[in-house]
Amino acid sequence: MKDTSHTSNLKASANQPYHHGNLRLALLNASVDIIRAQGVAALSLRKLADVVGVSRTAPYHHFKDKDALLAAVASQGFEELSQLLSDVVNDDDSQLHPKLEQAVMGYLNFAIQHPTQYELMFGQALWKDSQHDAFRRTAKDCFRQYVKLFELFSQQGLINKQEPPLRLAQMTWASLHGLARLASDGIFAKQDDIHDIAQTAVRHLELILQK
Amino acid sequence: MKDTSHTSNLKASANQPYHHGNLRLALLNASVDIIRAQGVAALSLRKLADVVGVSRTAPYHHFKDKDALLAAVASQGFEELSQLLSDVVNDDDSQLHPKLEQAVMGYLNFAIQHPTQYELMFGQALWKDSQHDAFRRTAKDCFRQYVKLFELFSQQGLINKQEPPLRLAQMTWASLHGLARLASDGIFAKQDDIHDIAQTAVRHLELILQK
DNA sequence: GGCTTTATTTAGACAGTGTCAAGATAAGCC
DNA sequence: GGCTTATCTTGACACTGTCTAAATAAAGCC
Repeated sequence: MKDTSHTSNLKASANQPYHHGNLRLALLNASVDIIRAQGVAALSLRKLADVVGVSRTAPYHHFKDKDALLAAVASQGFEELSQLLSDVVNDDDSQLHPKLEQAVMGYLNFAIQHPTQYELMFGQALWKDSQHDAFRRTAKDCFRQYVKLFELFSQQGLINKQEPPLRLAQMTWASLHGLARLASDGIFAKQDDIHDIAQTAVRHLELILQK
Repeated sequence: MKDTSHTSNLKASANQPYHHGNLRLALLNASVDIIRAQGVAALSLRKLADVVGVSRTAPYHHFKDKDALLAAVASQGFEELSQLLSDVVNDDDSQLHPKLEQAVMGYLNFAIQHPTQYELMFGQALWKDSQHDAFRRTAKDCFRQYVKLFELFSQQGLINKQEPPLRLAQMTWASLHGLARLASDGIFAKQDDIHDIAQTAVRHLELILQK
């Protein structure tokens, strides 16, 4: 029985064929694993190559440099988050207000469960210079899902017409992001507090909407 | 005329005495300069030692390791932010609502002017493990200044009594922090947008308070 | 089949990093 | 003076990202 599990801390067996088959994907998966388990600082290309069972410089034929690999890992995170949000938005069975709470809590959970990847996704390393186009697109797509939620609110007349849905989405996303970071970076440590603060925020937000 | 400016990119002159005099402070100042100008990744202890005009390992007699130096740089940032906030809180000439806006905008400006230091101050590198006691204390003192603002609001009866001032401070600080990060990390790029989003947030917050 | 072209993967090398151990130097105190 | 302590230095080690040039396998074409 072959082990095809995504998470595997075993070094790849020694006598692999010269061509790996799908090295790019293997590198990416292993990187996600390492970063989630030990943080970005713990990821070295050499150890990564060793884990995948390939030589030091092999990764450079699939990723321009370390930054490009990190961008790919961050993209993977945004895709997962996108999926999560669009699932909520497109769930026909749920009302609008529950949707908001679902989205917020789902987002928070992702940040708390994968703090190191979340830090990578939003860190200056990838955002300061205007490289990594593909990465930026995935990130933007993710935010787009979140905006959709507020467009739904707007269509139902739940938002003051003078307040553009985009602005409101930006503002609330900033709040959500701030809480997510404080929680996932270990600054707000107590899980109960975090949940409570999130509830307070959602409650106040709904208060604004109903006005 | 002696050059005593804090910011100096010149290498210290060669024939210094064996004992530096105040190496710890010199290292700290130079580190702040480098981090603010080029980011945390650009700070290497060896280059730093070179800039200050001292041997590679000299810094280790003043800072346990690189992390300890980074913690000191982050602490310096929190002290600056604390000063800024307490100036606003203790300004007897200003009314409460202007105080809030002053604090928010001052906080935001700090984050935008010193994005790399801000990232260091709130990053996982210093917060994940429970080391760096002194650093954590300074950070806590800073947040304490912010809470004071909401205690003032509470004393004036501007806050719903069921809402503890601390909770409200935590929630709004999370929002502020989120916006500060999105702005300083280069995710919200347009300066005008940022200002506008901040205004929207403050406006909604005051709306909550007046209720 | 054999040949060429292309995609992958490799070893070798280099400059740069954090930090440990042992020794050198200066200052403070008696 | 001499002793103790704080401060700084040189040497060394393992580790990093990444460049260059070479080796290997696969794919396309005859």
